[in-house]
Amino acid sequence: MKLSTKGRYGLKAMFELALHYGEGPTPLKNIADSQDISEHYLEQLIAVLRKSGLVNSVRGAQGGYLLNDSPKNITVGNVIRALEGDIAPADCVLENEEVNCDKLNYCVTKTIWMKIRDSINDVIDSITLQDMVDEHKEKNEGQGYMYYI
Amino acid sequence: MKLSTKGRYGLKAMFELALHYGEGPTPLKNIADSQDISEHYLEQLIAVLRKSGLVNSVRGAQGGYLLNDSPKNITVGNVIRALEGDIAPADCVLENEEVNCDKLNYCVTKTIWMKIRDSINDVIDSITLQDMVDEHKEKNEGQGYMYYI
DNA sequence: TGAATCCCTAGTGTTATACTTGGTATTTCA
DNA sequence: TGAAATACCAAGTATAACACTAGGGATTCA
Repeated sequence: MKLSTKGRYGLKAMFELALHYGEGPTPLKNIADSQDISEHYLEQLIAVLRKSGLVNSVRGAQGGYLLNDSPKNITVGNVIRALEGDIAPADCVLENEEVNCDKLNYCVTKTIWMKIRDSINDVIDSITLQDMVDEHKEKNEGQGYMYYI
Repeated sequence: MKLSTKGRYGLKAMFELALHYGEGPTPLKNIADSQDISEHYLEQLIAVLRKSGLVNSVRGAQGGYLLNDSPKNITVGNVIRALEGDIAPADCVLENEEVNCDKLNYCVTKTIWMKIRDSINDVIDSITLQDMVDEHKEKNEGQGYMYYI
């Protein structure tokens, strides 16, 4: 039941972009350095985020990546689903492709997988990147430490 | 974010034992047939459940497995944790061995992983094997079909 | 023109998963 | 008493996913 690094790194990267929202493009190298992620690997993840429309890119020197929308309008669920696909603890409760695993019997484990799936989705759909930025600023204020030196 | 077959098959097996609670030992073959699981593979999973004290075994002909406690007292969480270990979407929020991934910064993704972890645990700790049995009987009643022919 | 950046494709070592294979030990029952 | 039914144990294996690395091409700015 682990999230892979795709989802975890991807969310860190999106958080980083949210911190700099409105300041022009952020180069990948900065994100990778700040969050301590391999640049080349992150490149592959952010390519997925770009193709799914969550971020835009600007090529060339002084280029980089930026959020395609306000952090208020992007949820953790948007990011994780883009990178990991639909969240479900078992294939039989994948949102689009629900399978009838058991024709004769009503399957009681399926009920449980649905409840787990829904509880996870409730969490990730209720948190926006802006929430993360707000929390970060709150916790780090008054420490004489600026995140983005 | 998938549960492995360990947790999924293991829960199915425990449900099967709960259905037959109080009726003496159920042989592995019956469980494997009912739930359509490889017998030899299930053997390995149930060995873990036995070592963790959730089931007992009776050897020899007419032997099999039985729950070590009433289905009312065994939760889905007990079963899944025995087979998969503590549930957490990222290692940094594993219950026993929480790691400080980021010394300088307050890590906002960690907050999210904790919320996901807690929501999953809430679900699996709130459902007992008896709940599953009750739901199964409710849904299958009046269908002229008995599960345990 | 050259440095900084994004973009793309392919390869690779490691690990976990989901089994299979092939036995041994114990108990019941005919 | 012997055969069948069961639990118990240890090892091997094919596949796939993960988490990268490597190497280069395209674009833009100064």
